[in-house]
Amino acid sequence: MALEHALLVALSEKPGSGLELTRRFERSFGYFWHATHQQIYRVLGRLVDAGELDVEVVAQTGRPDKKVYRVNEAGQRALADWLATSTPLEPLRSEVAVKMRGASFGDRAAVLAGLREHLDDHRVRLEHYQRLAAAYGLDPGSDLPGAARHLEGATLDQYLVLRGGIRLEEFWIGWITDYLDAHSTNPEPDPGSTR
Amino acid sequence: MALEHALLVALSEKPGSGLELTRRFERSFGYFWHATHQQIYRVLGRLVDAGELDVEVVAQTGRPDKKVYRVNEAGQRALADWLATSTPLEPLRSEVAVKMRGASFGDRAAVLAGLREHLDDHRVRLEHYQRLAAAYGLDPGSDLPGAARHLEGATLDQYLVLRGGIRLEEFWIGWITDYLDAHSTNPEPDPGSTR
DNA sequence: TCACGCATGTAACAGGTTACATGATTGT
DNA sequence: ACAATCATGTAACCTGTTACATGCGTGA
Repeated sequence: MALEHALLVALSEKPGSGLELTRRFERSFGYFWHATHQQIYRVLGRLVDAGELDVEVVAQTGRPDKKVYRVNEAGQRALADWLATSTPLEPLRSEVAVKMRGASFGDRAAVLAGLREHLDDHRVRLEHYQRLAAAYGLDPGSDLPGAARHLEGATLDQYLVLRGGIRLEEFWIGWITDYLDAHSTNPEPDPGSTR
Repeated sequence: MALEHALLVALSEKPGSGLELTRRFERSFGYFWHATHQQIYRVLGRLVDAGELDVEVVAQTGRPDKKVYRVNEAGQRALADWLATSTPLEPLRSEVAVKMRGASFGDRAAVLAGLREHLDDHRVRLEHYQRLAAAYGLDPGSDLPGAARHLEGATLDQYLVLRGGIRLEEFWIGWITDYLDAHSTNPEPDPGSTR
């Protein structure tokens, strides 16, 4: 439903090959839209069939040829149309939440241990994003508006989405910390036989 | 991959029929795991085949019969096993983020209007969750720990997950507000022909 | 009689995941 | 010779979504 559009946005920012796009989806794009290379190749093919992308085969020295994809006018129109449609509230699906809610029907200590790992992962990600944000040349701690006055257009949007990624990590850290705190100040007897 | 487990948790809390579960997934469960009735019926059937649920047909007066599902011992074991496995970082997929990032390749004003609607929806949800949280009998503004001392076990978990739902709505509201602010204090000339 | 709510499903499809496959070049 | 990286894909499968289908009972 929407990898199509994510690819159109990515290729509008800068044309590229399948593998280059895969790399981008592992980095900057990846923190708000995940996709594997298999999926990307498949959808690129579909978009070419639909006439929304042009392909150019580029020969390289010392490497296999690559196909560089570029959004054409039909693609620009399709993207603009989609951008103007309304987005339904995204239904949530969090495995972590299911585990939190179900913890008393299993070994709570194991669930808590898993959450602590998760917490570390999110802290690592947060730091990574904060480094990325710092590269935009403004104080990462400062709040908008004001701080981002010197950015504009697509660059400003990239920065604002990255801020969203940072906020999201902060959300996870806050939530998990809350949960862990509540269960360490409130330890239950007999973990594991609570059912 | 995990509706199975969400159903096992829901049925561990309280046995119920397909339609009752559907209602629960529209309410309390729905804010962290979404599922439609078609999916629920299909998976319930699968869980019965796998021997993890028992079914009891209950006759009702003035209504069609219903099938009440209950987690049996095999189901309890399956759930406990799953709870002890580690959860991979959930890959993110946000259509809204794609639109934010792609706004300069279409009609930015339309994207901003869509975001304002979204913002309202999230505010409504937040209020709804806050009302739910208030029903747990403690000050919704107060922070853990301490406030939730009087809750325990499955009820405490339910409350903590609900707090996560509240935090998540606050995240959305913060992010979208950020984006809107940045683009209203920083309006661009020629919205629509920016490409 | 008609609409609505309860209650349970089937079927077709779209999208995403996992595993496998191929071939070239560069470096050890 | 072997592993690693670049580069592009296919196939099978699982999950989730959308549309459709059925039958009973209640109240207007």
